[in-house]
Amino acid sequence: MVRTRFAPSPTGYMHLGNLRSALYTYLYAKKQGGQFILRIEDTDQSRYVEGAVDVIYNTLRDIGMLWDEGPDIGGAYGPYVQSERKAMYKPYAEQLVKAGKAYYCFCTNEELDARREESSQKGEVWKYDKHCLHLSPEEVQKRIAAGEPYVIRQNVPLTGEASFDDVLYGHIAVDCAELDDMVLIKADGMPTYNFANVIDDHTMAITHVMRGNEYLASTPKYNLLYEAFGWEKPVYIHMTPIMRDQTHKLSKRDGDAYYEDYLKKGYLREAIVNYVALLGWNPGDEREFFTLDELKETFDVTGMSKSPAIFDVNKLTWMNAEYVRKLAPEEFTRHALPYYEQAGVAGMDKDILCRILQPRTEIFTQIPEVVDFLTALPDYDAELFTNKKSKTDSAVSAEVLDFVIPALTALPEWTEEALHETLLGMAEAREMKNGTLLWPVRISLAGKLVTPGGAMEIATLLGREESLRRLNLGRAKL
RNA sequence: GGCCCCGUGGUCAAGCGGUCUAAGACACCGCCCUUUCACGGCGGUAACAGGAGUUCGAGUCUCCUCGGGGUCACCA
Repeated sequence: MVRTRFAPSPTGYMHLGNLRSALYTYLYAKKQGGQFILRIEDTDQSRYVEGAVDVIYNTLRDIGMLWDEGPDIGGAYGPYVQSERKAMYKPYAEQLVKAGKAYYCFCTNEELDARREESSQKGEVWKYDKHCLHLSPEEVQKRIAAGEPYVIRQNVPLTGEASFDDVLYGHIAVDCAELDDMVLIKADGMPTYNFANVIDDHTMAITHVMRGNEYLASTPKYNLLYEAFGWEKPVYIHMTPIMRDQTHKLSKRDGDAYYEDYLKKGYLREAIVNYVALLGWNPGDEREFFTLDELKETFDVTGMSKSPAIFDVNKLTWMNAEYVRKLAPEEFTRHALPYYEQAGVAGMDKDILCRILQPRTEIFTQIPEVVDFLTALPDYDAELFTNKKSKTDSAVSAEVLDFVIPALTALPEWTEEALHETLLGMAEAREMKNGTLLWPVRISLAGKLVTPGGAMEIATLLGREESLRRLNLGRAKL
């Protein structure tokens, strides 16, 4: 049984990079009928953020990535919150000490700093010097009994090679001489993050460890721990970060690194997930639209990229527009409604709004700006009446409005059909290009060069009174 | 700096020794459609980081150089 885990720190936000890691981790397990476990890594209490765990729950649920075990639903390997596991790490470290694979260290920070400084003076790379490895058991006991603070360090062999095999990157080997004796248990009795990870992954029976690339170089060292315990090693799959550009990761200071940011900007969650899934993975064929279920069927590590991908809002926006266009009209309206309200057009004909807006909306937040002219006629210049392609200028526009206004005033019914028939009928009767007649009408109605929809839709949305008022205003400008 | 990893168009990417005078998508440009804009249709510009090898043959394998990232904490 494949068991993978997503182990975020509760920061209050869901970084897109984390989201993608969670996604791949989830998909990998689900593709193989395995289990996806959620573990909260909150050992750093100083970074505690109120409600942050809920953000994680809500985001995953919102997207549909349901976990099989986790803090809220429990499971056979709990607890699933690291701070609640505190007590279980130290005995493991002590077990290692007994086996000679770890040792107590009494060096103080000051002493370490001094030695570090000294070695950097000499231009050397600092590595813990195993100073306390040679303390006799008696002395260790004496100092512990005396209440002296201590840490427990991993005892890395001086020679030989540590290595592991990554599914994506292949065999990664590091010389043990390069490795530092890392701290396993801190002076406060708490485990270091890396040690806790090894213990948690093993005790939670995680079979496939999927995590960020930044652990690639240190994983051989963790593997030494598995060997020291005699535990079976997990399969490792390291994943690339999402970049802002060639040299920087997507980060919070760019203001666009979080999933929440994109929801606020009017992106659909399905589009975000779809786009993010494709950043660093491809299905091997030319498909690029996937629902979560389709991803579950299709996802495969062989399609994962080894080099980081640069995030391109352009393509996300395009993809979002594709999702928007595929929405059922009711769905489109449901998503657009808050923006209609914001723009003051919520009382207008929703069918027409949907018809003119849906093909033009890339992200929902664009709507208010696009329909602003419906609630307030912009202050516009008569130059707008001149358009070469439509063959209009102020004289032609004046002429057109002079016969359009009376005709529309006389319209018995102010419907789109009636407007359509009347307007185009007049163009035909006068052997005038549709565009020539419609241009001044639309400009008068909208006071804007570019509008969603044409003259008929706008007139219908505006209604008889407002339309005629605007047409007369337009005529007056000429 | 040591060690580890990565390197195909502006971006995402296919390619796993010959079918590469290198696919597809986004963006960009042009044309068509058209009631403005958008949608849609058609077409175009644009890449194997560089150099040595190996081989009959290299984007694909090896090495070096360059570029980029990661990592070297009692942070996670």
